[in-house]
Amino acid sequence: MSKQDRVQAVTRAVQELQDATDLIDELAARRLGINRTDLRCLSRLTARGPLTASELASAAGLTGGATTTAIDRLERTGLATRVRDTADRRRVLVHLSERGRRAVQEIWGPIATEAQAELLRFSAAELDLIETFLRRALDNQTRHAARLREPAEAP
Amino acid sequence: MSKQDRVQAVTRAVQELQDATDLIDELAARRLGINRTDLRCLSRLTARGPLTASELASAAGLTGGATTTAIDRLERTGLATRVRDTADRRRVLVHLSERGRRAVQEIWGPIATEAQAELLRFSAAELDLIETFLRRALDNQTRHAARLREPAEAP
DNA sequence: CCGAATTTATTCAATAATCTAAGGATTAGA
DNA sequence: TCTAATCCTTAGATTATTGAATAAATTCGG
Repeated sequence: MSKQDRVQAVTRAVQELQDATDLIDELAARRLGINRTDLRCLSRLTARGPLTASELASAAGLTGGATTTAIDRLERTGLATRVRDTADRRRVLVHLSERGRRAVQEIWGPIATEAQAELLRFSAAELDLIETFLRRALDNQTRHAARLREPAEAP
Repeated sequence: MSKQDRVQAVTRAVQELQDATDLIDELAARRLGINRTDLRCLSRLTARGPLTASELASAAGLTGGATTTAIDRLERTGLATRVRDTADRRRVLVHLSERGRRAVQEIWGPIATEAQAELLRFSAAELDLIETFLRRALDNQTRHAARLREPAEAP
């Protein structure tokens, strides 16, 4: 098995992993009875704690109006709550509700736990290598994201 | 830096990579003037070659009706074409158009090229380790996807 | 071969989600 | 205080998705 083959194998595995992640998101949304957008909001709130509506909007890539209705839906399903900021009453902080935290835990908890356990099977040096790989991939993507923001060159 | 820290670093990097991938998809769709659904179709067609409408539907996680209109849109923007299957004329094969191939190449080509170059900097043994890591992560996700398909247990 | 059952894709009406633009409330600064 | 800026919400128009009905083509048992 040549090095070129190994590169291809890694590339293919990355692709499959992305597909699997997408599938899990789809199934999770279905399980919770919400749509993908609302799931994304839930995920951002989990990762980054309570956010204002506009922070959530940019974190989830939504416009203001869409964010308002997304929060409405999340409140209606009891997964999140609006908390008026007492210091600046224009602001609305979106908190995960207890039920929201539980739902996230039920769905991603087992995956995270098992992932941790599997990572612990690697040595420290191996983990460093894996992180290096991930960081390089991330840098690559970040660089190209910047490029994609620029206007397309003339044809 | 403890092993536990390293596990966390890897976990965080994975999360960031997923976010970056999502962002690139968003920017790519905007660049092409299409929506995320159509972009997903484009991606599946690139990965798996010409597909029938129903194959594309299941590959992209869409219903039949949604697939028809997605193909309509892709045809209208000139990124894909319908080709009637001569053997079984109920079937419609969806092909990427030349312009579609070029668009995909313009957006993901540079990322893929650079990713390849960076992977080649790793040794064969390192690439094997990286693939092991990715395969384990994939197994983990696949297992939990199966779990998510099952009905929720009684509370 | 014939005709019923199946497969494949499309259409259509209803529903849902999103965007943009305008509005109302609140705060910050001159 | 008055004005401008900020933050969220609302409203109307647009776009996308679903689910069911339809149409066309194929398969297969008799």
